[in-house]
Amino acid sequence: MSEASPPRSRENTRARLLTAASEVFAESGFDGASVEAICERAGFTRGAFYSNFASKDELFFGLVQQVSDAKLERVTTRVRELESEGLPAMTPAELVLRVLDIEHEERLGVVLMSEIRTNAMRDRRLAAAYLEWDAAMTERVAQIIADLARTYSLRLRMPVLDAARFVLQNWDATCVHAVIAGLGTADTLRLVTERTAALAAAIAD
Amino acid sequence: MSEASPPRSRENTRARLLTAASEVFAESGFDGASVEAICERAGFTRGAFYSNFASKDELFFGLVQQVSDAKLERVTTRVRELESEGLPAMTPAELVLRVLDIEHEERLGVVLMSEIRTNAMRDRRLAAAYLEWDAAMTERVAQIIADLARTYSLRLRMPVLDAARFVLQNWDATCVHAVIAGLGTADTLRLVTERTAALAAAIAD
DNA sequence: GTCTATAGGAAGATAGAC
DNA sequence: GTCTATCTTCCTATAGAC
Repeated sequence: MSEASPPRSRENTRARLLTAASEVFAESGFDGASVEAICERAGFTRGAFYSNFASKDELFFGLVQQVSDAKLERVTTRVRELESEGLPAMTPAELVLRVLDIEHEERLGVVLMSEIRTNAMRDRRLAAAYLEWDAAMTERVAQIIADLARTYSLRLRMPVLDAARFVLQNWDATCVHAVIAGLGTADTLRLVTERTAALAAAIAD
Repeated sequence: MSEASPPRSRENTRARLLTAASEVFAESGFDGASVEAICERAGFTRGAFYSNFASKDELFFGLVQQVSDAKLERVTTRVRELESEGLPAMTPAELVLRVLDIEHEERLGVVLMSEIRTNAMRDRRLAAAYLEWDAAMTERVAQIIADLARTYSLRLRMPVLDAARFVLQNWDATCVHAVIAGLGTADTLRLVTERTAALAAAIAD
């Protein structure tokens, strides 16, 4: 860092707008969120916004790339950690939880991913980004399941990619259900753990 | 019917508006759909709309109740049919397909349910309706799985309610994926069948 | 029961000052 | 790079004629 972190650099402004956008989009949905509301939360006005993003659509697409990249990178790092450490003594459910990670801002992430998925049904560009991200996530989870099966000599009752898909589907669906039911983090974690354990017991022996 | 079906009865107008609304909401989302667009598709103007629904929110809530009731009733009927006929010689995957049914307007139904789910995360009233519907659906699917297990002396590797949840999750997630990927009905059906079969093989033996 | 007309406001995006 | 001011369009909802 040769310069004393400029508090108003272009990157900083973009980042603050993206963070604000993730909150407002989660709260109000893509169409329900106004550019004004996003700017207000970030501490800017619309002029600043349009000097950083060409349109509201571009902002949303940028956000999708940011959050999917972040989620994928986190999972990839975890998988590498586990492989270099050797697999610790954990149940499959615990392991999946450690890899997928219910984060700090659990609710925000779940709602935002739902918003992205729903909009991907109506937008080819979003669809392509979503499918690529989903395939990469499935692959990482498949990798950890394969490692797990090898280490503990488990027999899988289905192809490892199918197993990964079911685990991810369950994680997603359970988090969505928890948000709709208004469950807290502790209850959500318990639900995901229980159901992942049930699924794991069916998938492997 | 003592009167010759009036073509402009209140019920008829409501029904046409609801049908148009399901299409427009699926295409544009709740916030993206304008009341004007819905009226135009139904062949009315906004005046007629507001004489039948108090607001756009009320219309959406009415639509949610209509489609969830319809979906639930269809599944319930199928389960009853199968129980009174005795279970036919079908694989579990075929049976689930027959019960859940990928309908005519497959794409519309999937997108609409996604829209409802996403909005249920931000609206308590929608949330309550969604949770009630989801619980009832799970119960029906659990019932058919239990029948199936009894008839063929299958051992389930998890509680029957968990099994039903996983089957429904997979059905939903696969349909959503198919819509995002732009798959046709045939490919979607093949995917759902394959994955349901893989899941069934893991759940029971 | 459905129409036209309109009130009244909010939205996305741009232009130009600083 | 960020602001204020503004253009233009679109929206929900209502009022009152037919």
